[in-house]
Amino acid sequence: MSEIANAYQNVLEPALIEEIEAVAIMKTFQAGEIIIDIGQYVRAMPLLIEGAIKIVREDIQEGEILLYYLAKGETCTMSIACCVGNKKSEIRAQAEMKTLVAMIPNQYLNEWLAKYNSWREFILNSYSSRMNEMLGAIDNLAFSNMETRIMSYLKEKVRLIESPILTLTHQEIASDLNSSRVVVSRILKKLENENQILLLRNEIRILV
Amino acid sequence: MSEIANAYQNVLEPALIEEIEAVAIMKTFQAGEIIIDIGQYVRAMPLLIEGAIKIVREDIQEGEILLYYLAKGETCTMSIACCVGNKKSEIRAQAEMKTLVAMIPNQYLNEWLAKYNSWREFILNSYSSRMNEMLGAIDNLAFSNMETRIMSYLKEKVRLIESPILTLTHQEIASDLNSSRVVVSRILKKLENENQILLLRNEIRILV
DNA sequence: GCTGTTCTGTAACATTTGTAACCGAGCGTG
DNA sequence: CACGCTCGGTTACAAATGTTACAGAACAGC
Repeated sequence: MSEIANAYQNVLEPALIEEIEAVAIMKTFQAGEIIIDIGQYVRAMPLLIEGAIKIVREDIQEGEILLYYLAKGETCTMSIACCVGNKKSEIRAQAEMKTLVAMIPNQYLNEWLAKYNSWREFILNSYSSRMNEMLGAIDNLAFSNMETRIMSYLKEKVRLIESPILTLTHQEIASDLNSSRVVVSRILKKLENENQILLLRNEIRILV
Repeated sequence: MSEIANAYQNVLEPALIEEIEAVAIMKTFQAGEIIIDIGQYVRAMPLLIEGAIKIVREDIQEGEILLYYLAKGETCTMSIACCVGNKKSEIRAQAEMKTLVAMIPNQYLNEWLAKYNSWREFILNSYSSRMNEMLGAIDNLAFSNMETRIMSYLKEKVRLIESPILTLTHQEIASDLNSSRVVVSRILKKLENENQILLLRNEIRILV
């Protein structure tokens, strides 16, 4: 069975999967590679087959903030809007690990909406999920202090990579949360003293 | 010409507008009335004909934050996701002024996606707009200080009601931005000293 | 080993935002 | 007018977050 069928057979109907297989361009990205950058025109919509993609918003000056992650079987709904409207991307999509995506040329998006019920459901559900993730980001920013934000961030990573041992630096956390390294270190130390995490060089273990 | 046709003839095709007129339930809401509340099931999708709707996110404890406004010719995409998935609303929609909406029972959403190209475009464009407004909200929260947030808030209101004279209290601003009245008063006073605004009781005039 | 670099810990301080308390101005009502 | 109420101004203080600076530990490469 193809990788596409494997990742999407539960949500998309067989006839559509065949069409996808016929037109999709498979692409592999290494960890850290930028898939779509802010300001770029988006001419294809990515279906994630394997790996994870980090969606980031950047400030005009400097500073950026993590919005959410995409995992297997998901798509970047931002890019749909861009494809259809032929607009520039408002966000950056970056491979979090080695990632395989099926790029769908944008003329099919609309065509399939008319043709396949499972495609309509998939697109609407994707939008719904992404909206909810944006709401989660807003909740964190508006209602949580740094300690809570850091802890949510760490737990989200644990969920994503399916391991409580995270390989990252304090600076990376600070960047993702648009804060500063010192602040992050200070709070991480506090969390370690409360036995919620364990700090090592380039590594954080989540104990709770 | 019907109110629906008047508000939507530029974006939706005539046959679809006829269908909408046949099935829509027209509803009027007074300023301040809650159209959809958090946790409610959403069984119809609102098309805004006249007025403005305020979309708000609420914290589990206390505190809320304004996400964006809907104006004439727009729809709440959150509710689409809810209708299709038969889920509870994640946000509160409240009439900002006297507001007229056409409520579309949810079975038509999907049906029209298959049938009308203009409906597909309308829905996708709505999602795109709402996503961008959410991004705007995130930008403000993540990258701006209170002064900037207050100024953006005021200018957004000016744009919405099409007048530089705003009738609101400091407390209302504080609530919309999830801050406190004292903080807002302090910053408003500073803005007044800089001749950016003029403060009166229950009224703020934007000078820039 | 030695050396330069990266990562982390920590202190001291500045800035921003939030909180509590109080007072007076304006406004409506009887 | 007297009363109660809402709204806004202000002060003093507390808490959270950001900034600057420096030092040592861990590591990589030679």
